[in-house]
Amino acid sequence: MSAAPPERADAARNRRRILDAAARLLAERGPTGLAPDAVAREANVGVGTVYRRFGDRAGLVFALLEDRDARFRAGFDATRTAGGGKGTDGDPRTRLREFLHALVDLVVDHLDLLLVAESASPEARYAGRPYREQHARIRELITAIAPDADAEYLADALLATLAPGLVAHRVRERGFDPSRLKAGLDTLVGGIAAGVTPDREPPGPP
Amino acid sequence: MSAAPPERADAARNRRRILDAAARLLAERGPTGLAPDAVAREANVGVGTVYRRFGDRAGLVFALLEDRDARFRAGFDATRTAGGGKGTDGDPRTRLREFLHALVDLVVDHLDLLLVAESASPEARYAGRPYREQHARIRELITAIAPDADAEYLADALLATLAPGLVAHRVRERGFDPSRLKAGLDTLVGGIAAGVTPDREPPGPP
DNA sequence: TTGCGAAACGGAGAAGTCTCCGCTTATCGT
DNA sequence: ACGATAAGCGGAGACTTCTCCGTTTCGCAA
Repeated sequence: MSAAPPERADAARNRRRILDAAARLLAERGPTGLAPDAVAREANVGVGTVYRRFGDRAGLVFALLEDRDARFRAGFDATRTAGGGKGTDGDPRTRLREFLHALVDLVVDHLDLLLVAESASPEARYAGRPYREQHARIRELITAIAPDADAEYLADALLATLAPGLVAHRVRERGFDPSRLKAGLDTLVGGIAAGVTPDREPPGPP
Repeated sequence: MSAAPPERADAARNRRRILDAAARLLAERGPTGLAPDAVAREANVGVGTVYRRFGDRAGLVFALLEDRDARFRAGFDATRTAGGGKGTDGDPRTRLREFLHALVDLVVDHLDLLLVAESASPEARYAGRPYREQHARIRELITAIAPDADAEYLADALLATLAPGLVAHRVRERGFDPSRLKAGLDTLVGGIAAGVTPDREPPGPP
């Protein structure tokens, strides 16, 4: 099942052009500047080409987000691996909490772009690569913490907490501080550990 | 500060007309039929009037949803009050679980309309009356279960689990059964109870 | 090379959402 | 009753997003 034949040279070139133009407009004019029309003009390309390459406005925005997600992922893994240990290696509960805290910062940092994405297509988030990878990572850690839990469900539940619209509402309308989001996630993680493996030993430290 | 002066008679009449027309179109043509243009025509009213009354497409859809939410709320409270006891009165944990289970059904039943609403405005959900009331109700029950927890945060977290886009993804793309959503919520509620109220030993982080 | 089919391009215009503003209507004080 | 005034109305058209399809380009094979 090799499926996808490679992109033709002109197509690849235009994809790059469009992404570059979009990044430029985003930096210069904010998320509002990402109108497909404007991007096409900036990239010296027809509107049709934008749609052929990215499907719709949401696709364009998600492509930009994937870029940032890749950078985030690389940065996160790098500091964890190389960072002189940080002393927490191995304990899945700590690792899960650290990952979630990093995600909170990621979401808060890119809130504007994420809101555009969610607005352009509220369902697309769950189908995209970033979500799938975050979900897989969290699911594994949950399984390590609470083997009997429905890890797939719980991973979605933790991530649901970071939906852009909700975060924006909490932070902007209700005055939440990001640290409160992190503390809340800690509670949820604690609950998962405590609530599902109550039998044997409490999941205490060594 | 009495604020809002009452709506003029013609305004109220048109609001009704528009809502009725919208409900009719929804029944006949599905959520796609809710184009402001079409609704205006069906209601014998100018497009401008639709926008004056409801602000935007999202506002129109949310108005329809509030109606259904009111019905849901009435039905839920009725069965709980009159329903021959059901034997569970008073225990907040059971009450919370029952409420959440009912919400799962509500969301699944109205998924299509909720998706349109979320798509029209991903943030509006959190500002609307249904969300606020559900949130308040859940928050109180959580406080009864775990007085030291950040009930406001946790209420959002439980409701985040029911975001239309996520539910649609789980049910339609990943084949979740609604009962799995209910079971997952039970786990989360259990975790809240176990993780935060130190019945025995705190499942203590350092 | 040259020819050919598949892929990609471009941009006019369809479709949908929303705004603007001149005109109409309701309400209230006199 | 009767203006005065604020509220509401309607729909043309601006603006955005997306589609459609005739034309161009690419890549392969003879």
